[in-house]
Amino acid sequence: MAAKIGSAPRKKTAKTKAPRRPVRGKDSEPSLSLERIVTVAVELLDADGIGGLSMRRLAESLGSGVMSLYWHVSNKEDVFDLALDSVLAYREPRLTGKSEDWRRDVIHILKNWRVAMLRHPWSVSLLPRRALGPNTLGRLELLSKTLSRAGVADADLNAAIWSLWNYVMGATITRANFELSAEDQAAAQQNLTDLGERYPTIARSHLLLDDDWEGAFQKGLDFLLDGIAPAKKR
Amino acid sequence: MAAKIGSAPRKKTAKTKAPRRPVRGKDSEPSLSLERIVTVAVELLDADGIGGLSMRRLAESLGSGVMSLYWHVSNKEDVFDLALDSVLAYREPRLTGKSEDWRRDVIHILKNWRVAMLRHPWSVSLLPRRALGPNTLGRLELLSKTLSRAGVADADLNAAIWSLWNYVMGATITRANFELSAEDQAAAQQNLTDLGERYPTIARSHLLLDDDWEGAFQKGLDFLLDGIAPAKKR
DNA sequence: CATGTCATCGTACAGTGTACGAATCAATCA
DNA sequence: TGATTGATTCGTACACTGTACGATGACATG
Repeated sequence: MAAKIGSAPRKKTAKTKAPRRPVRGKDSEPSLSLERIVTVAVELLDADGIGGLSMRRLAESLGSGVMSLYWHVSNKEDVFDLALDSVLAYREPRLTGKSEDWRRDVIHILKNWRVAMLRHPWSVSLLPRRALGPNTLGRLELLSKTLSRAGVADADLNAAIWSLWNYVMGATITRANFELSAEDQAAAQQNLTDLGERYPTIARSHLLLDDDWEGAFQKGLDFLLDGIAPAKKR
Repeated sequence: MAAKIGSAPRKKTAKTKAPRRPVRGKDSEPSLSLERIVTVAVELLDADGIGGLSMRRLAESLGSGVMSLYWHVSNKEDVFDLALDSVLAYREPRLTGKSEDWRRDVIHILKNWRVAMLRHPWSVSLLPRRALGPNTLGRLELLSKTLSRAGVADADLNAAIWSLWNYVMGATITRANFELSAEDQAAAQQNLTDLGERYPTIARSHLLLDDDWEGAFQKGLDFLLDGIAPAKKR
């Protein structure tokens, strides 16, 4: 699919030489840097969600003036992009590489992806609408390589990748946003009585009450992989 | 899955009797109503996307004061919920009902769902994080009924529904947000050269340049349905 | 010392959602 | 008729947002 790729030429050339000594006095806060900004941004996002990140709060937490941020970063959007990608870094032991284990590998990759995003629920609502950062691309590359090595026919490769991506994104987004407070849980339960008349099938299957997310994710993934498997070139 | 269900007791009891005559003078704007608010909100969203809807603009377009809206609606969130659900209304000819056509039926339902959302791209970013409105539930019910009638085993029913839901949501979100301006397209193309070194498999398969969204959606759906089909009770 | 680039920051502006309380209206009751 | 009640509208005000612009200082090099 045609897609945005995040490679904005940051701001200026940025550090051409040494990162320049700490500018502030000895005991004061260390000077600003992209890394520090991103780190603190992620902390704020983790703590208070997407609404918890404002440029002012970010600056305050960094002990700097608000507008100072704008030298390192061109936008608030930019902060989001960076925070998102930083959270998607992939550090994992190498995969088996043996092609008969392809299914285990794929499942591992996708579960890890899901877990990484659920650890920072804000990332879930961010990812779909943003450019693909290097870490996202890295994960896609890994998935792609695994499937290819598993023998999925070239003609089906892209379709397989995208359907897995779509599934993981959908499942993760759904999961992250249906996180329930206790009152909501109670309300849903209560509403189920009059719901039963209008939506009998749903009500009967307890579709909305079951909360084995992990198992559901696994099962759906199995369906999908079952469908993809025959697409391997024989 | 445990989930929010949108059934907020609106504001007050609302119209207990007749909807009360138009309050304003003859030539002036008609008085406010939930319907009018939602309609105009959708228009604004269609025109300028999510960022284009502010309470002030909404009020202006309705020819009313800003705070008047808050009598009918408790929140801006509320407006979003209502606009979203209104756009997801399902009007379609009855399905075949014959169980051997279940696959065609399911595909029809899901494609229709996708199209409905893509017609109002803002809805895509809204849906995942909101309560399930009546229209969403209606669509789920329909899907559920179709699968059930097709003979999918009860034990697999929920998993099947959620995996289809996840897939459709993921695919639609991805599609809606990778919509490309011409410059982005060009940029992506250009970046592909140095991309080739870091992400060879992706680069080779043209994963990011292919833009047959329709076909990709179909193919992935086929994978999934192939996987689900054997889950029918034999 | 002068100059130029890097980096920081204060102020100001236009915009946001909405709390609060006052105003207006139609229908109802005395 | 006049008084009362409740439904509906709306103006003002507040706290908050992202960021444009220009001033200010720090440092390295001439």
